Amino acid sequence: MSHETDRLEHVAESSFGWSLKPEQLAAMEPLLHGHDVLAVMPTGSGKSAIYQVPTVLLDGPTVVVSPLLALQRDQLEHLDDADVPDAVAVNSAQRSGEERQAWRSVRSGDAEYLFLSPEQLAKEDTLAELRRAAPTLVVVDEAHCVSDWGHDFRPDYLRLRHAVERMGRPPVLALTATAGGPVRDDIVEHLGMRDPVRVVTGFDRPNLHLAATRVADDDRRRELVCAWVSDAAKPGLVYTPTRADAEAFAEALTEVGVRAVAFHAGMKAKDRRRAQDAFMNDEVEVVAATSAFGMGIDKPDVRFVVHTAPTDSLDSYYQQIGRAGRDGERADALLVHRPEDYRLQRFLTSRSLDVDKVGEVAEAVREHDGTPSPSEIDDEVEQSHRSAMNNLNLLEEAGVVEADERGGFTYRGGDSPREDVEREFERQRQLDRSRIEVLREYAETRSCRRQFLLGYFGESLDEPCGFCDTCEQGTARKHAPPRDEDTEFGVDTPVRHTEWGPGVVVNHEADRLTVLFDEVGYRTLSLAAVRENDLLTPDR
DNA sequence: CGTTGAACCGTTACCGGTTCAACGGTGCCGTAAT
Repeated sequence: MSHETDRLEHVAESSFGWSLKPEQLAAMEPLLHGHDVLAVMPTGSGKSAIYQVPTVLLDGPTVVVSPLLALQRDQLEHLDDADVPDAVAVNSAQRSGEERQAWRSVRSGDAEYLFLSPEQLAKEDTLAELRRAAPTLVVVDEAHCVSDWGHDFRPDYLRLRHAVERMGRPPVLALTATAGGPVRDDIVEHLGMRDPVRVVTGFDRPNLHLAATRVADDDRRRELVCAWVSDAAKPGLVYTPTRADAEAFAEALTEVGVRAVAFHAGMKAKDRRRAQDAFMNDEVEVVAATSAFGMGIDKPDVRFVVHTAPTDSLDSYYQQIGRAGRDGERADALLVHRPEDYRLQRFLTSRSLDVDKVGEVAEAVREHDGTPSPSEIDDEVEQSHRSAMNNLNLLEEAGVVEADERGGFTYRGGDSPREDVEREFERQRQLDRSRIEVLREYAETRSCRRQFLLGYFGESLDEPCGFCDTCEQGTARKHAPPRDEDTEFGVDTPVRHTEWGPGVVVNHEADRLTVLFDEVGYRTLSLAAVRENDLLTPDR
């Protein structure tokens, strides 16, 4: 047992009253030696401890980037109860006096935990304060948000790597419960992590029963969901694609005698809090919600998660069903779907390309003296912050502009910058589309659903699980994938396609392969066609 | 991407058909109006 292990265990015990698990120690120790760490572990397994404990031993403050102010508040309360240095947050919900006080306590060393949103880290004032504070650890909590939201909804997530540089580049810890291989790589790349230690615990949740049901129309959908939920053990969650559906299902369930409430981002903050508290305290049995519900929810006895319609990807789906059965008891994940549903997800995930606005951002970079920062570029264009940063991110990914380590931009142009931008935009669009198609394949598969799901996250399950609808219906056996040693195209094999270029195998069934291609996203290929036409060769 | 529903038209009814705009998710932040 190393010296560091002793020190970490001592702090965990004396300050928090915890005894540490091996995977927690495996993630903490490299941080003390200045290494970056990516930890993928289920909610409720003590992910927060991974930064909370080492912070006590490190000299400077720890900066925690957190996506929701509600999560920041929860963490502050938790740390206030422990025998550790102070924890503070800086965000828009505070009075300016509170903010000044927070920075003072960070500078003086009284506070060692500082919670910030990625948007705060896009501000020059904040970065200047942080540089003075000289943090010794930066934590990105719920790090899948980098990949989920950074590419469009909250573009400041993609600028975090430069904020880290400007703080003096302390070690970076990325924490998340759900991230398959491609998402992990995306997080590592966009946070600028250097050869991170990866601590990934297993994805399988064997107590979660998996099923999917196709319905003919919306009336049948409502009847099926209401009847199923009515009969099911509770509490549970019902996820809907739209706010109106969340309201409608809450009402329909109430009519059949289920104590249900709605939850979505269009509700007033007070009503949202009331709905969440009622669920946590077992005053209601079911929350019918959009994707707004769930982050930071850690209720162990959720017995089911029903989706009234498909989500935008298997990543989102897995994250949402992962909220069921955390106590290890049986829980159910049911996906209700119609072929018509996918177009709504195509709409919701679609982004628009405004070539003029992209050009305006490119010009702002080109004509600025020196190497402008994102906020300087933002000031020079007549676009919303979100639009300007999305366009800047797109230009960067297309190679038209380039950022140095400090986040200062240089125009690179190239022969045909406009085509480069259009190609990158199209690449991202294809990826979004293909992620929806993977969900469709999951919904419609006749082989073992768990093998499909785990395969997507890069884990292979040798035998059909026996605890999903396709196994129970007997179709899974007939469609069982070959064992890995029987094929040259096992999961995680890098390959090259004659037309689509390089990619990596993410799933392998009896007669087909799913490959994530760099350029065209996820594609499913018939194994017979692959063999017959030599479509794929092992690569790299 | 495709459904929904309001508006409209041709006629002269509360009707049948067409057209077309609106709509659908996730959260910070800071400013404006009370």
